[in-house]
Amino acid sequence: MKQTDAHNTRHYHHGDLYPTLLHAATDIISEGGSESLSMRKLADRVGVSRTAPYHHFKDKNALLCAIAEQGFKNVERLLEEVRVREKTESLSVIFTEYFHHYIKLAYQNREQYDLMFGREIWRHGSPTESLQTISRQHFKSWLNWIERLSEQDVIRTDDSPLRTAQVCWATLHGLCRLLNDGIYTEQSQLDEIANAAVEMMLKKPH
Amino acid sequence: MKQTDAHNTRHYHHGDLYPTLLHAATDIISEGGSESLSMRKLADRVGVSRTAPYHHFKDKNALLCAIAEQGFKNVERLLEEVRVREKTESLSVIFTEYFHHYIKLAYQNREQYDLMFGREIWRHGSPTESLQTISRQHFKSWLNWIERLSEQDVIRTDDSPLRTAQVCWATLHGLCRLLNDGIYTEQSQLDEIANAAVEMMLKKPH
DNA sequence: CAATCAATCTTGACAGTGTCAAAATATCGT
DNA sequence: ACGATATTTTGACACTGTCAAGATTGATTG
Repeated sequence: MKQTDAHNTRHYHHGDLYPTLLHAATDIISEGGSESLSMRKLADRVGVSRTAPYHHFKDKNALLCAIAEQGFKNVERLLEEVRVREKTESLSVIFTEYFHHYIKLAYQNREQYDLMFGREIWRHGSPTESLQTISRQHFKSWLNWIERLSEQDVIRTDDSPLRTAQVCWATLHGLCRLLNDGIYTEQSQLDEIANAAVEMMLKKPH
Repeated sequence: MKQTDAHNTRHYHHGDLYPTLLHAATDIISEGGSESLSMRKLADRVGVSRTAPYHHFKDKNALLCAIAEQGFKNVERLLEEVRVREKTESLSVIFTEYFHHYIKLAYQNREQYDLMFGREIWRHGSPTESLQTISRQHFKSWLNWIERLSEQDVIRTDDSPLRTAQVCWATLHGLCRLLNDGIYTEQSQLDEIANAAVEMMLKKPH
């Protein structure tokens, strides 16, 4: 399933190093985080020499950006699913479930998630041009959805949609880190906490 | 002012290395983050040999924990201030202002803040015993305050105080990361966003 | 089909990292 | 004054990212 379309990225000496590296790197990171990923070990595991990856990724930073991009594609897919269900189901239910899905996705790929939003890339590294675009794009999608939600009076919104989107996202993001880093809570409380957060935002007849 | 009480920690060859190291390390980190802090450069800057710090901090990890601890003492002080003002001023005003103060503090010491709650220590490193206690202690203080706030009907709370505390803190924390990492927003919007977040939590006659 | 060229990969090298073991030094209590 | 103990240093090891230069391969063109 991965080898079948092996020639849309051209195959080189090794086969197709680029996707192989990306995949292996994602694996390594999911186990021990980005600091456990060494360019040399990566090359080793894939079976090439230490500096071979540098012909496909300018930097370690560039490699990390590529991994983060994949993550953004995943969460974007989550929002697309929302848009589909939106036509037939209750908005508040979808909203609630999106929260749960998002948090679960973040938890199952926590290292990748940290890469997407963490300081390593955004503050100390330098985010790739393409990472910047996909990240902005995703926020736009989110903003759009929040706008639809407030138009339909589903969520509390005493402010501009932009502010609401920022605050809601901050809450969601904060929850993810809370759970991902295991601070102040455990994963068993996940569902309850997510529900409590949603309740705080929903404009329901309480 | 630092040398005056130089003998509560005994003075050694160098003078008092422990606080000197701690201070210098905090400085270095505040500029370039924890990954820019090298034990060797630190030792160099302070004027001792590479491995001297290892007699005061078991690890680089232990050093980072010590820095994080200082951060917790700072935020704890913020909550103490709240307890004082509580007797004379409006709770909702204090709550709002606490949000702004906390965010500002986090922003002004962002690297330290990341250390306090980030994966580096909590997930990949191993938090010191004393760091764990002070961190738990701080959440207890926060929880206490949230309890008082919901008893006085200041904030929305459809759930147990614990859940409310977790969600509110997640929101606050999420905002900090949002601003610290410069994702999806800029620092100029800080005040507005913080206000929007508070509004979402307050149970005011809207 | 052969020769050139560019893409891909490897080897060697350098400066930097955390940290351990053992040796050296200074300070303190007696 | 002396010996014990706390403090610091030197040496060493196995890592790390990444650059420059050379080697190899696959594709392209004459």
